Amino acid sequence: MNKKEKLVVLIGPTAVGKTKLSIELAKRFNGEIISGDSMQIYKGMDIGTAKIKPSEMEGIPHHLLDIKNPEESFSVAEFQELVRLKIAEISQRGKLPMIVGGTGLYIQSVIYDYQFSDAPSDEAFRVKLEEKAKAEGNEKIHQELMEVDPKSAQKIHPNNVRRVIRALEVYHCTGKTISDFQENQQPELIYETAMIGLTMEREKLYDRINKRVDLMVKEGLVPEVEKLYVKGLNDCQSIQAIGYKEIYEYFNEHVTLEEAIIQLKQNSRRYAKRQLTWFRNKMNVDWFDMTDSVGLEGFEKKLNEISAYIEGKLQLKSNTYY
RNA sequence: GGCGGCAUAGCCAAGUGGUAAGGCAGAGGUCUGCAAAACCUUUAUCACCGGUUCAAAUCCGGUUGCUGCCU
Repeated sequence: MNKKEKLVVLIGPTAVGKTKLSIELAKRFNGEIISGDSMQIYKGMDIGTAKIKPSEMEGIPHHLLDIKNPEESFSVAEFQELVRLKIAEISQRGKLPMIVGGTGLYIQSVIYDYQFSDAPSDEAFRVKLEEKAKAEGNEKIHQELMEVDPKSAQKIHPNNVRRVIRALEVYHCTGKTISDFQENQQPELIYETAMIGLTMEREKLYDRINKRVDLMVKEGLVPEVEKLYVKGLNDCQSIQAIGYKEIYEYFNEHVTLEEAIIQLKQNSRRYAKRQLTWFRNKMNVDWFDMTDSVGLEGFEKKLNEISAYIEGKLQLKSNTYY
């Protein structure tokens, strides 16, 4: 058994207050922040993804922000590789790596023993099957999966075409089933991890989300999206991002700006809910309730509480006295 | 004041005697290379009181609330 690296993971739903807290924690523990976010990797997508501003970083190094152009695609497997390298590198420099973000699958894939199949994506294959599903029905391709990989077919709902196709794709590329690859993986953490989950009373969280969306609009979300729109970007991964796809609907003249904003708020709320579901059920999180920690005093208190938790969990000493 | 209409889940709404469609919102959940994606599950004794009937959201009477027209 090799010596595990220490790692702080800070997760929570959108708008719960991860960014602000992460800076304070990084200052106390001599940390560097790795973004655990599937959309903040894109250059030029700042306001809509609530990316931290350079002025807010207070000198704390941030990794994995702005590493892709909006027209490029990205995948969990790539994320896993990049982040694991970063963790090793940061640790070697004697600093504490901290993953901060909200993309459950991405973060999970790096901290747990996740081994992806060696089948990358095959765009042509996907398109072909998508069309087939559309023409002949979802059951049709699900049936095909049933024949080659009954185990996965049973787990995946026929209507979840995207997952059905991926399972088929793995078989198509490797001759092995996706379930084969998933065997022999232990649900164990591969780092010495302090996993901090931030929650908040639902109503209050939703209120913060709504207000933050209004703020994004005020800060120029619409022109930011417009830049991508006029570049002709379409159908790419980055435009699936909440905040972008809704404003696109406005530029495409399907809805008014007001309607787009309502939709954007709703999608954000639903996203937050899904994030919470994931963290609750997929990860071993130690939760901290931020409901009463938005004020300065409450924030300090929570910060101390979480610092103490990290000190205990990772046997570290924070360099700020409190 | 007179005459009429309507009251079904948080919202919209179908249902005219046989024991409550659907949509939206909300909630819960699934997830191993698009994951801020994709997908699944789920919510009612029908305003209230009384009557008719084997059986009423559905028929009758009354009460309350809203609404339209007239004076």
